[in-house]
This record gives sequence, structure tokens and C-alpha cells, in this order.
Amino acid sequence: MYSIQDVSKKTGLSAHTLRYYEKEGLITGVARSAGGFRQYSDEDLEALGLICCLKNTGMSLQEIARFVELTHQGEHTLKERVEMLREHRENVMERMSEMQRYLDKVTWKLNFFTEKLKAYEARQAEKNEAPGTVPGAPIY
Amino acid sequence: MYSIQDVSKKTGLSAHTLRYYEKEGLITGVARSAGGFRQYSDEDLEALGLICCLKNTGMSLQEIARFVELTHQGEHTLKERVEMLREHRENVMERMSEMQRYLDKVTWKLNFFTEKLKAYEARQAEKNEAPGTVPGAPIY
DNA sequence: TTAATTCTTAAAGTTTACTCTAAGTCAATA
DNA sequence: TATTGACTTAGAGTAAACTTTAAGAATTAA
Repeated sequence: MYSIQDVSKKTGLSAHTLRYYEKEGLITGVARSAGGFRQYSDEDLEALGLICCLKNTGMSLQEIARFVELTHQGEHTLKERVEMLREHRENVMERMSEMQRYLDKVTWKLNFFTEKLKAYEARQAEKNEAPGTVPGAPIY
Repeated sequence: MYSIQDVSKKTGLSAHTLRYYEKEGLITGVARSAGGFRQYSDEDLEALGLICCLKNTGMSLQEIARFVELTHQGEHTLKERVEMLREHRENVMERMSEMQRYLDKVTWKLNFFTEKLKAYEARQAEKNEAPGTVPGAPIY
């Protein structure tokens, strides 16, 4: 059993956010101590793991809440849940290949500017050589 | 020369957004007709291409504006610009490999739920077989 | 000429996912 | 027992990147 602070450290989510997620229906059924303190179980952590995974791949909290709701509705929602995951996976893969194309462009631009920089620096070096100095000689 | 509407279609950005980007310093020096209408050149489109590329890989508009500003300041900012692109590229690559790890987890979960679904459907099919029917026989 | 497009400024509204504050009570740990 | 830490509700604030509205004037293309 873990306190909200423990879970905050483990997941990187603030205690505020953890309560917020609970309010929004992303996590449910977290146990409580006699005094009413949250006691997260290993399964809760597992669930949070999936939540973070979905969130970090761009699923909205609303959709995640929907997924969690379906889970609670029981086995007859398995098909819909599988469908959700499948679709999400497709989206992520699409975004990743899009990202790759953009990255290629950034790389291209970076090379382009690197070349320009080299040329510029070469020109500057030339300028700074006092007239009559031996090329490559140290400059004070 | 392209009207704001043309550019909107080409880039997928709304006319509103194009004006907004101009106000925020992301695009500068767009030519105007005698009557004051924007006339985008091919270079402007090229610049917009880079802007979208940076934006779609997660660079903030503020940072993009900074990059554009450096460009206008001239060659002596080349080093800083190259540095910006290099750093951005690192970030994108990092996020992509992170994404890949998350995707693997989603895939794993998807397989897990697909198996559960199969098992569930098998159970359901079993139930629906009227007692005494031959397994595999059609059900009416 | 007429209809459609564009221009301006300035400000308000939207969305998502938090993040923080307040105020008062209660619980847990050293 | 004292000091953290946690609890509650409810609402306000934040950030980014738009998006919309308004209103009137001017321009452009068919």
C-alpha cells in the first residue's frame, strides 16, 4: 500500500493531479485507511501505468476516462476496448511516421545551416588575419 | 504570388492563424498589393514550411519567433540558430524513442485484451449452443 | 458592377490539463 | 504531543495556441 505521496514520486504526477484524475474518473476504487487516507495498491499503480502510457501517447483524459468506464462495465465491453486501443495504436503510429518525416526535414535544415555557418566562419577567419600574417599563424 | 486564402489552403493554416503568426513575428516581410492585401511569395511558403515543421515537432511559437528574429539579425547569429536546431532535433529524437517505448506497451496491452476478448467470445459461443446441438452446427 | 475577399484593431472566448488557494478538520509519525 | 501530511469542496488561475467576434472600410475578381 502506498500513500498519495509515494505514488506521486513513483509516477511523477503531483498529489493534486492524482486526486484530479480520481475526480475525473481515470482511477477508481482506491482504498482508504481508517482515517480516510488514500492507500494505493499495486494494481492501482498498474492502472496508473496504463493511464500515463495512453496519456503520453496523446490520448485525451476524456477518452481514457471512457476506457476506464468501459472496463468497469464488464466483459461485454471488451470488443469496444480492443477497438479503442487498436485505433489509438494506429494514430500513434501515424503520428510517429509523420514525426519522422518532419525530423528528416529538420535534419536537412540543420545540415544546410551548418554548412552556412562553416562558410561564414571561414570568411571571418580570413578577415581577421592581419594583412601580411602567415596563414595559420596564431593571432593575438 | 498567393493570396492569404491560397496560402491557407496550401498550408492548412486558417487565414486568421496566418495573420496571427505575422503578428507574433513568425513570418515577416510579406509583400502587399497596392490595396494592402497580402501577397505571399514562394519564399514565404518555404518559410511557412519550416515554421510548420518546427511547430509540428513541438517547438513553441515563442521559440520559432526567436529563431526568425535571429535570422533577421544576420549571419553572426548562425551559430545560435544551428545550436537551436541541433537541440530541437535532439529533443524530437528523444521524444520519438520515448513514444516507441509507449507504443510497445500499448501493443502489448492490445494483444492482452485481444486474447481476453477471444476467450470471452468463445465462452459466449459455448453458452449460446442449445443443449444437445452438435458443436459447430449453425444456430438459428 | 456586384459579390466575394481582405483589411484593421482589440478584445473576448475556447480547450486541455493541470495547478493552486483557501479554510477548516483530521490522521499519522517521531 | 507536536509536527507533518492528508482530507474535503469549490472555485480561481495558468499556459499555449488558437478561434471568434465585431464593425466598418477598402479592394479585387468575375
